[in-house]
Amino acid sequence: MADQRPSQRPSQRPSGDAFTPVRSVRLYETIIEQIAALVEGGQLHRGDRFPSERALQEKWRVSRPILREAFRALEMQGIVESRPGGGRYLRAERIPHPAEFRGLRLSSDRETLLNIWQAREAVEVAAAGLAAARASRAQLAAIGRPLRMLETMTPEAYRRGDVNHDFHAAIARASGNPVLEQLGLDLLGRFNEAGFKDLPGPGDWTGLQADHQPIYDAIASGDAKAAENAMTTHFHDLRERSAFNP
Amino acid sequence: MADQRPSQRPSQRPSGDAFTPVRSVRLYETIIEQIAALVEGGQLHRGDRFPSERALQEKWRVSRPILREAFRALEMQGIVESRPGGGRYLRAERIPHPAEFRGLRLSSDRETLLNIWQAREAVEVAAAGLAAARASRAQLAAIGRPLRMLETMTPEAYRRGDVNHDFHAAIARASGNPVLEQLGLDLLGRFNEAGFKDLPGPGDWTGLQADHQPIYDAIASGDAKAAENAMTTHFHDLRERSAFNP
DNA sequence: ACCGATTAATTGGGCTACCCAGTTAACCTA
DNA sequence: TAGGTTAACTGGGTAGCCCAATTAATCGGT
Repeated sequence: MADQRPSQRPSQRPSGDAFTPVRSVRLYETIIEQIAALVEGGQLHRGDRFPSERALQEKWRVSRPILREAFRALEMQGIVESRPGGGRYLRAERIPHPAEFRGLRLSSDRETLLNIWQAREAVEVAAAGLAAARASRAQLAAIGRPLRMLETMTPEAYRRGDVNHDFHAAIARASGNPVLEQLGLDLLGRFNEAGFKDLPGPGDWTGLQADHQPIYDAIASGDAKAAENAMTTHFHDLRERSAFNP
Repeated sequence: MADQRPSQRPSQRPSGDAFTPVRSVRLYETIIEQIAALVEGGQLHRGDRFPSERALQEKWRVSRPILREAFRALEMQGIVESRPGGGRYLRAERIPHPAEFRGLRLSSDRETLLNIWQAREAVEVAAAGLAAARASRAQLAAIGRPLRMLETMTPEAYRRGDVNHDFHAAIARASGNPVLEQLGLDLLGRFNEAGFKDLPGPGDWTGLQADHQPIYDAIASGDAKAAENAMTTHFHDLRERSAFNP
């Protein structure tokens, strides 16, 4: 057990020369990598039981609290299950954890609504451009689905903008950039929570398709620039014909 | 606040009758709930700083390791940012953590770095455009300060990209859109965390000014379109002359 | 009065050593 | 051999300590 590992691991070169990244890798992250390697390396299969904390502690030379931090993070992601007294197990399939953070909602005024709208435009325009460049056939279909849904739908079937949400979410996903995707989803959710009732009035869902269709077409054609323009137009138009415009 | 909480919380009814769910609530989960309540209760807003570990430990009567478990889980979900020595912060929007399990495989650093870069471009280009339209004199000065700093600075004084950070942060702020501002700051932080060592090599800080100057000029001139273009060029150039370009 | 450098307090990162209760497996007896 | 008892093991949780990075306060120089 005793080795010459310094009791305190240097977090990084002690601010030696410039240009060295500030970032100090947390230990629990490296442990997660170890665990990932364990799984991907085929040494641990679904449903299998992990070695005990004490064993891993000795194997990877970290303290138990650190191990727990790593496992907790994976537990929250539904990858690992901890059975007190019975060991830890690799889940067969991911199960969303109950304690997962529910989206933080906060009522917003008109002004923040507009701010969110601008942020959405920035993110989603970029997403549209990327989607045009690299959307798969399946992703393209996912974008088109909400549109066809609009055609064959009665007004009352259009409830609370789900189709609108699906459309934008599909584009965000098709961007192939998880960061952009998450950002877009968050902003979209925040916008809806803040209340988009001030936006296009009921019955305007026909105009919705008129707005969305060109975006889809541009993405389908693979023209990134056109997709960006279409999305930009969408945001501008909707803002001007809405009540939350000052 | 002081209550008679037993030093060891009973994990569940001592296996009383059957059919009672075995699952015992872990302490870190309750802590997450507390944090959620803190946020939803409006006592903590996006971008705000959390109380220190020691303070929360006393407030919620749990040990520090438990607090860390909770925060780590949230950190992995992209909700919280931890700055060693500087406190913990509530992120504006979720930003996926690189070490997050994506179907049992974590994404490569290079890839997430590029993803964050794209997101930054989207956000900061928009911020630059808005800044050109509505930056105050003081805000404009704040943008120019890092530039003048570069002129009178020796290479070794340029440590850890602080001037770069200040420049982009100032623009984000000058956008007048708090949502966009927080987003930009978060992404910038995440980008630095992910390690920008793959970016411009040493000695490139001269080029940094060459890149930043036109952005400042465009903003100062009040030309939104020019500002957007300058910022776009900045991101594209830096990406292409960097090693993290595929 | 103002600004820069130095010092002191604070904060997160990490470790060791404990105690507790549920689980599991070995063992011992009838 | 079946059944109960016990001992070892495992995760849950705490307390106290040290370190390095950050931040705030303080002090000296101009």
